[in-house]
Amino acid sequence: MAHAVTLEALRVLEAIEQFGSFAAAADALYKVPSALTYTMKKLEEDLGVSLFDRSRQRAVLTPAGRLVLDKGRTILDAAARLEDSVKQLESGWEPKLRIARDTALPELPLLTVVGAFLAQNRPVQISLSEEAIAGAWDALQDDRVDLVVGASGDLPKGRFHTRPIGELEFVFTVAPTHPLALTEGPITAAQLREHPSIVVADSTKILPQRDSGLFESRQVLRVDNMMSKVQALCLGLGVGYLPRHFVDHEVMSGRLVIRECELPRQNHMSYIAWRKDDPGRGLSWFIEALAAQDWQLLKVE
Amino acid sequence: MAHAVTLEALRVLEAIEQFGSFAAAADALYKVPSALTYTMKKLEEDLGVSLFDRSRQRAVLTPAGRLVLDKGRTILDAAARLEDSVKQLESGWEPKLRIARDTALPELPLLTVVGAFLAQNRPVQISLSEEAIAGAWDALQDDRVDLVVGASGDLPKGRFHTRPIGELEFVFTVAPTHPLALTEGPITAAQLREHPSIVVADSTKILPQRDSGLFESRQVLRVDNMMSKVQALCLGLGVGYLPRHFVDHEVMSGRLVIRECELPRQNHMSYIAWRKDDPGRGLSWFIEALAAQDWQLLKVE
DNA sequence: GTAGTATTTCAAAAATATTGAAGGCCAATG
DNA sequence: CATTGGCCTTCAATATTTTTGAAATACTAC
Repeated sequence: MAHAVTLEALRVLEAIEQFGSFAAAADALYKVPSALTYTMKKLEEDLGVSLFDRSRQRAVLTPAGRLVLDKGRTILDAAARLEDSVKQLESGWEPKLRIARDTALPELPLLTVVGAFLAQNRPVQISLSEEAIAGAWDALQDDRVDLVVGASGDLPKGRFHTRPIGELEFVFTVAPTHPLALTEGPITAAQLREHPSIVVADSTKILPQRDSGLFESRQVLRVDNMMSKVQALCLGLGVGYLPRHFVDHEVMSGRLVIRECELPRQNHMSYIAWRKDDPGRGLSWFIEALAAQDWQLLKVE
Repeated sequence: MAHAVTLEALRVLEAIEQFGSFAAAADALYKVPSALTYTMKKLEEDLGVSLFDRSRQRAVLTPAGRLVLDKGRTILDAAARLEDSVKQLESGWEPKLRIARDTALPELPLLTVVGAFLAQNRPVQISLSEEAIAGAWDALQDDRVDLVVGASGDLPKGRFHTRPIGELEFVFTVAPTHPLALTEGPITAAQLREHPSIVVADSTKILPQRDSGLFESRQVLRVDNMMSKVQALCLGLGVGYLPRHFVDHEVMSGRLVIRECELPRQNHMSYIAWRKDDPGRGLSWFIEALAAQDWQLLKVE
């Protein structure tokens, strides 16, 4: 047969894996188990590989099956998005709009805007997610989200549109109980090396960590979002820079103190960014609304 | 119907566009025209959009049709790659291996290695392409190629493996007939502004050209590969930096001369790079062979 | 061992796709 | 402006593919 794979077969495969058995998947798909047997058998024949290990009762994926499933999922996703963009073409409203917020930005302003959008009762399904550092760009790149809030300026503008929303200001904080809270004067690089630091790690690139020489010998605790970092700092697990807007409340309540540090952290510009496809009416609305929103950052111009 | 699109339907759509008519596509697919009518009609119904404008004799794509075709193509590509990777899983040899060479690198060493590979008669189909600047990373990113030769170091290492192959050295060249060929001493920034420069542009990002202040007022001729740049330089259309290995031959034959320039161009490290999937035997072979090859660059340690 | 669950096999039934003939429509041509 | 030929659709008949349900087989857990 010329072309083996079929979206239908991929869907069946996915359902089997998701529900754990032919029988359960058949239920979920409103079919009879033997129909799934048939579909999978056909896929296996056409592909010339066996997808399931049937040596025991419960069929379990072979490596080939896993491969087909993994790659198949992205195909199914793409197919679903195709259908969505056709719908968008008709009404102008995209059926789904996926928004990611960088973890360094406050959640409230975004939720406010989302609230205003929801109140309009548009036929658009909003989903929100949180990303750390370059994760946001990756998500945009991979078409896992449509709009990013808080992307930082240092990456691939090539195929995205961006719009600045303000400048992030970082302040160095420690818990009041932390040894460094009691020292005099600005904290030196030498002092820093004595204490663990808390950093928000980019979830996509955990492995190749080329730490800058300065911090080489330092203990580093990696967390995957800013709220965890705030918690860790408050508990005195380590020290680190936080966006200004995260700090105020904690300083008020005495859970953190601000110190000056010899190694300053540059402010950086925050952007909203979206792909250069043609935007649906929902995306356009959000771009305007988000750009007009007060993000509690240093004002852009 | 729950799910409208079908790979089969997308293939038919693609064939119709490719061959220009239902009739021609039917021939190509060894079917009868009415079969295509049926398939397309079904797709249109399920999608709830009309894909063709049938007001005149020859059916022509509507905007929706164009959309479905465009997005559909990438889905078909992905499906084809899925089948390929299944084949790879069996033999270890990937059925296709797509290699891109950055235009700044010489072609000969690559061809030598490819020759050696072809001589082994493996079941791997090699295709070569040429990319400029960041184009290579994009191609890797988008899964349009599997291996890049000559990627420069300044981009997203996150999800790729890399291996240095040498350092590119740039020299400033002009045609002997060019006014700047006759001046004394190093060429100054002021002199540079007087003459057009030839640059190799990144094909993916042609639009947002934020030229560095220094060259602001300068005429710039953009070409899309290094050989064109060499030609343009030889013809005296402008001035510019070239990788050393391109220059030697032209200097010998008197078509170019090397000058010193006040604005030096940094050397940069060249890499081979590939995606972090698990590599087939072909890719692995190429990685080793290419790393061992003499690229006529400054040696990497 | 037995009950319960899971998968496959098989033949029959249902659904879907393909075919070829007929018909309409357009555009080019004389 | 009538004719010819190409192109697409419609429709009923036919062929193919998919689904079904019942029976058979096998594994697991009790």
